[in-house]
Amino acid sequence: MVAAPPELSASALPLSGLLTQASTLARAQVMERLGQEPWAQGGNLRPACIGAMHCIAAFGPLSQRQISEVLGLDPSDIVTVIDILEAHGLMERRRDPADRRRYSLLLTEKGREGQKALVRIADEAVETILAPLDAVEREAFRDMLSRIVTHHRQL
Amino acid sequence: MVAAPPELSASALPLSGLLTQASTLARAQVMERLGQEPWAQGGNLRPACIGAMHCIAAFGPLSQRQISEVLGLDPSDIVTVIDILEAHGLMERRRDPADRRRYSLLLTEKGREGQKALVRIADEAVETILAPLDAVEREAFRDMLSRIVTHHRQL
DNA sequence: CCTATATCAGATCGACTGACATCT
DNA sequence: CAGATGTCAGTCTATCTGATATAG
Repeated sequence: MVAAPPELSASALPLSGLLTQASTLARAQVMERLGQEPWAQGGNLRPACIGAMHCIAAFGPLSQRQISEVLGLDPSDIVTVIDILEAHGLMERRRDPADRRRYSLLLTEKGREGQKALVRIADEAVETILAPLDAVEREAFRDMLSRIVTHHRQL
Repeated sequence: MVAAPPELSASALPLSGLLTQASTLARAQVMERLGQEPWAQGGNLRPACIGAMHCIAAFGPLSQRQISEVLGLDPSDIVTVIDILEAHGLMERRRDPADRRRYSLLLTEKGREGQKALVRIADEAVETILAPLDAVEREAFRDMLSRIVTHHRQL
């Protein structure tokens, strides 16, 4: 016996590390479920794709710039995200007639169907990740996390 | 005016994305402060270095394998972390006489001093990140996050 | 012989930067 | 002209895999 077997005292770990691991876990949960969807097979769907789909479903047609702002991702990375969704026939790029620099992104027929599956996937992933929390805590956790992110974005 | 300017409804975003952004924010806060420390200048100190220092300070001499388990990082990545800390003269690799495969990692004189600065850096970073939460919420958030990570590690 | 520890090389992926063409 | 939008190339970092040498 060398040193006391350090019983995973994660409560003493730096917050940065805990957040990184939680984000890795969440990503893995989403990716695993995306990989099991038969209609999404062979695709390159990522968590950000679900976010983009959700944006359009919730706000109606948006530009890529607007999606990047809502999701908090770099505009250059949104290009790939929309490419993937378009390759799956879930989303469509139309030029905005009022401002022809922008796209007016909207869901296809298949996109509106697929969105239901994506919501289910996201919900299942969240349920797995937040398993050790009760219903009240889950709500509180999500709220706090949301406040943290939005707070640091107004700079 | 094209579409309703979607006022950052981060509460509607996938949890995965929120966690990723929070972890990015936390990492940036720590890195920024590490870069300002004069004694750590030119080094490659990362958040994981603080975690490793904290482990040794809290549990006494450990092996790299043990640190990887506590921090939840891959053993192969710990090599670089300890390399950096050794280059800064903060930590020392000694062979464990009882099992010469292992190292018995311990803090140097300078390491015990520097550890205080690292704790301060981590605390300041946490304070900045959790700014929108009150004291009770911060405690709760940390506790929930800790439970989430530990829960998914026992598999 | 099989396992554990530490190490290294490389693959992969996400976040970010800078340059550019197009359009307002 | 300046500024906004989308696109592309490339960098940087973190994470993970596989192979190897050494020790139990």
